[in-house]
Amino acid sequence: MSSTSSRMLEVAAQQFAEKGYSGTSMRSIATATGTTQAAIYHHFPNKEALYLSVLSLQLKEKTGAALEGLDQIKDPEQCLRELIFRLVRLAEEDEQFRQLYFRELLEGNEERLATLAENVFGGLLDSVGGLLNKLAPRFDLNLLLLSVAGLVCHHVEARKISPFMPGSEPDHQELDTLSEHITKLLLYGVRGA
Amino acid sequence: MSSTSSRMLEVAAQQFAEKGYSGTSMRSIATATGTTQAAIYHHFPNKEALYLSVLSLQLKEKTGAALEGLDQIKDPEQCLRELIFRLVRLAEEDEQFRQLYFRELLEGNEERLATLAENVFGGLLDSVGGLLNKLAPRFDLNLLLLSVAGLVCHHVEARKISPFMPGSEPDHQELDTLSEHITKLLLYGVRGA
DNA sequence: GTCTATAGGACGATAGAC
DNA sequence: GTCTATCGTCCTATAGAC
Repeated sequence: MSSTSSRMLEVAAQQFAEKGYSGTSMRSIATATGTTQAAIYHHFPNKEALYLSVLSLQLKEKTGAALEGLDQIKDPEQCLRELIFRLVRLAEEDEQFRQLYFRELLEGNEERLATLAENVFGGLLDSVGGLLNKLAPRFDLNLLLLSVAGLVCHHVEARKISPFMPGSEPDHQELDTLSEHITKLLLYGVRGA
Repeated sequence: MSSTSSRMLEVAAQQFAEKGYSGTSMRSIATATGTTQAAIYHHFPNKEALYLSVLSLQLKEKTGAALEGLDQIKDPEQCLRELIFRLVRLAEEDEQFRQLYFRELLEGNEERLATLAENVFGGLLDSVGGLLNKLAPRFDLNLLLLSVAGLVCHHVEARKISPFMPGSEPDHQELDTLSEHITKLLLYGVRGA
């Protein structure tokens, strides 16, 4: 894998995440990579193949590494808190992953959704499935995973609009505030701690 | 408002929601409306204005009407359950609203996000803010609203991928299953009822 | 209010020199 | 492996007849 195609993949990931597939042109990817549009076709057969390469690179096993060693925390509540804090960090740091996930949810065909489900949620199941099962034996594991993913990704993405909500407060932007809120909600429900 | 421009707005909403702004062309809107591309410019000055018209029509006060009379349910737990069931129905029935919301979250500029926050979450605050405040006094109201919106919209949208998740079950597609899951999670947290 | 026609530009993709 | 040049297609938007 040449260094050029890696840079193309990085730039493409950034633009696809920000502007979507249709909103991103081969020309703009080339310009931002510092080359010409035709050069991309030496490394990738066409636009769709480039996008699929971006996807398989971005959606693959992001979660596993970041969540290792979680089972060494003995207290289950502390363990969930640590899990949520790490997932919120992950969702914030990897803006491309988060946005590509949302975009695939909206526009992905069956095949792409299948690989997404396998890579993202299969990986999550491996790393935190056991923990969640022990912590929440009364809940369906898949639905609970989707709840956690939805809470984390939506809260992080919704930081863009929370300043415009009536009664907004500045600490709604802070990741620790969001993590603490999600943890408390998951642990005790609306009644609070 | 002529009937033609109404049909244009309907068709445009459907296509913008499904394919996004860049993925939707004036030609395809015109064809699906049963007219020609140039005719749209008699009713809307340009593509962006058409999109903004779609937005202000789709994002405005969807929630208020559907959630009226909720405060007449005396038992707070039953009230939350009814709220979630109605929101899940709303999110499922109004696919365009749900998808346009996600797309605006990804691509909206500050001005558009501001009007979205005002219309969607302002409306939600009016209709269910009091209820949530009584039910969950320990929680920040804005964060809780974002949690509920994230849970509901993500669960409904994620029905597309749940069949591909390992250990998937057919009833994960059913709205009542999703509503019950979200309600239980919100009421009692991961420990369950 | 809708049509045909077209301007003017951006797009994806290819050809061929270097 | 990257370039220039170009093809054919699609796009937004406008002009003008009816």
